[in-house]
Amino acid sequence: MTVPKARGEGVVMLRDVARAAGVHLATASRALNEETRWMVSEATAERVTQAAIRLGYQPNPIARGLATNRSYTIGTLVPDFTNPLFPPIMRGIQDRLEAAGYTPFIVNTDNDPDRELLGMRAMRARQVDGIISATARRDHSHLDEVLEAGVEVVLVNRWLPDVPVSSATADDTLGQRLAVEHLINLGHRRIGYLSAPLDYSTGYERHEAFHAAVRDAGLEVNPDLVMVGDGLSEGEGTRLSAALLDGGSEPPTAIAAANDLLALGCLDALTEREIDCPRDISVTGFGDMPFAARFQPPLTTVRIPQYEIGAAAAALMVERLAHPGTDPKHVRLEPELVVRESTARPRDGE
Amino acid sequence: MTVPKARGEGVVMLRDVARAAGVHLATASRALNEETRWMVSEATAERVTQAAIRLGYQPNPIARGLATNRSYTIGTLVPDFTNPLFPPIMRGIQDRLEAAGYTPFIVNTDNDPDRELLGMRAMRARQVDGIISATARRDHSHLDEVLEAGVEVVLVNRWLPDVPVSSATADDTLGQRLAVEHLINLGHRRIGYLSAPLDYSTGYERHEAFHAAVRDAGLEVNPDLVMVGDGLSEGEGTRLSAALLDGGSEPPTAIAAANDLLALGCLDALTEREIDCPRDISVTGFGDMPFAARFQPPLTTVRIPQYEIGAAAAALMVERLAHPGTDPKHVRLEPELVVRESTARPRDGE
DNA sequence: TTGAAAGCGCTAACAC
DNA sequence: GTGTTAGCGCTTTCAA
Repeated sequence: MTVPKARGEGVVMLRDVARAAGVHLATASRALNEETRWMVSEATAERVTQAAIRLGYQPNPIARGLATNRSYTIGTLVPDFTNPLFPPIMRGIQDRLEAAGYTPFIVNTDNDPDRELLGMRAMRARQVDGIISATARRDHSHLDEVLEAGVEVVLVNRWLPDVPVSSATADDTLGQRLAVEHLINLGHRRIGYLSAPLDYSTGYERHEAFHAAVRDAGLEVNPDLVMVGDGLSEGEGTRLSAALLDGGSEPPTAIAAANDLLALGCLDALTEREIDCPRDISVTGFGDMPFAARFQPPLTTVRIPQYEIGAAAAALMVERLAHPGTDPKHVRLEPELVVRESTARPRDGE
Repeated sequence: MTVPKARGEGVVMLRDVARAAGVHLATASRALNEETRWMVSEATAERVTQAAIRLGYQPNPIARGLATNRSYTIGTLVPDFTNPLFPPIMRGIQDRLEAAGYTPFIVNTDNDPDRELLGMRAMRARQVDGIISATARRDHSHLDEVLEAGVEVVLVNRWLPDVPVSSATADDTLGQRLAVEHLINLGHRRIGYLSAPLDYSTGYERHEAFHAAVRDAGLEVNPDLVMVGDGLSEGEGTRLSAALLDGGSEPPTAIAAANDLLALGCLDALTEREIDCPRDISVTGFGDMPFAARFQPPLTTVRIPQYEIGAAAAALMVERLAHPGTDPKHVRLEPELVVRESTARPRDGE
């Protein structure tokens, strides 16, 4: 073990505050702690508080955590914070958590189930009080492990129907329906779909919603025009689009993507083939990532309230920590269609 | 205080490992700890290790931290992780730190000096072993406070000439020079500049580099064409560009921006005025943010190795923690000009 | 080489 | 109301 930082070098501890206020250490602790303040007389409480402020006392959460078996830390698992959809969510989480005295602990999982498991374990090792995860898959073995250990879990952006944990998500069904109906209203009849992995609740739900929306319009889904991806990158979008366009069947007049990045990749595939968007093929994204309005063409997409989703997830966590054992809640926030220039009426009208 | 999580419910502790291996708690501790393993006989060490693995022992870093006065946690201050330049840096930091057994603790400061100070304090309260900051301003009162407290600090992306802390940055001087020389080589003579706040080392350095590069080419800088911003947003870029374009003096044929976001804002200002980029005015950015190639027009900019900068900063931190008191080091990574379509020869050639 | 025992800074029964 | 006294799970002297 390397030399620990010099101890007590001017760092004021509870002991110092107690001494300054002329009370016992324990009394000082009670006076300073919101939830035990009532045990102490007004006067002493005030005296201790003043002393604490005067000395610039900063409680040591490590010691407190050891004593209370709580860390006031919330692990946050994010699949990839390089995906522009996530930073706003993280902001929401952080702001709301900090307001409640918790600190988030952000870990990137790279969308890799192994790293995810490692991340979860690392968090447990760090004694997090809860885990907010944006990485849930429909196969949730990791989650179960953590849940069994009694760690509070809240899902953000994703959700799992058969697991009793709270979640904050956008209404993906409505969102995807909005996009498809927009396309149908423009006159499109042959609509392709670029799906996110069905393993993600978001991917699954949007996929179902696409089918439902098409059918509800009295149309049929052509299975050759539906491609399911392995991930959510631009590259994946390009790959899927290539498969769709070069598949031999008559090309669609519009393509709905389950995610903006997929849509961006699709745009690339179209450009490569000199297919004009939106003249030849319309494209919709999902998410309304930052800068979506600046792409060529500006992307028609479904806006989801990212910051709010993060904040809601954090709120759920804080609530559950305060009242453990209550029933899980599912917050669903409403998405909104943002029409820009990647969609238009089909060329040979209807 | 709400009910702490049930204690010891099946959680294996050092005590259990010791018992299983038939040794004293202290011996088990020594056997499991890399740096004290030598004090223990081969055989016991092995026995303890096996027991630990068999029982699935996970040390409790909280307790360890309390005893060693170390947290194995590194605070990471980021001005705004919604700015697409930062996520890759954070990835670099996280990956490198984790490899060394540390965990980053990311906090967003919103570029607000007050939140910055709060963040620093929160980190100290959490007993971080060090702070990696991407928020340094040339006025660095906060930093001093932390430094005095003996916390290791490493600067990332920014640096401070007069403060003895290590840093990992891009060579901003070279980068900005690359962009300006590119413009000059295209034939531009009237070049405007959108500067980042001079309070940021990056802003200051690029600003100086712009002037030097123009002068070295035998040209003169027109002060009316240099605008210094208050921040790094698109809105700020639009505002500065408006001031520059509507300022009354003859407009430039090219504008160099100290940052991609500023450049994006500039593009908006041009569009509003129906000035074509690059036909009428060329624009360069700085940073090569993700998706920079997708904007209208694709942005000519200076690529900085973001991930590597983050990783380098983390490496510096790990090194300093292992060998405190060594001299600070400054790692400067080389940027690269990426020519895309926002720059062209000036219209009325030279 | 190992065991015993004293803390790290704080909270929480339990007395007074 | 406030003081006493045990710990929380681990590391680290000090002895043996």
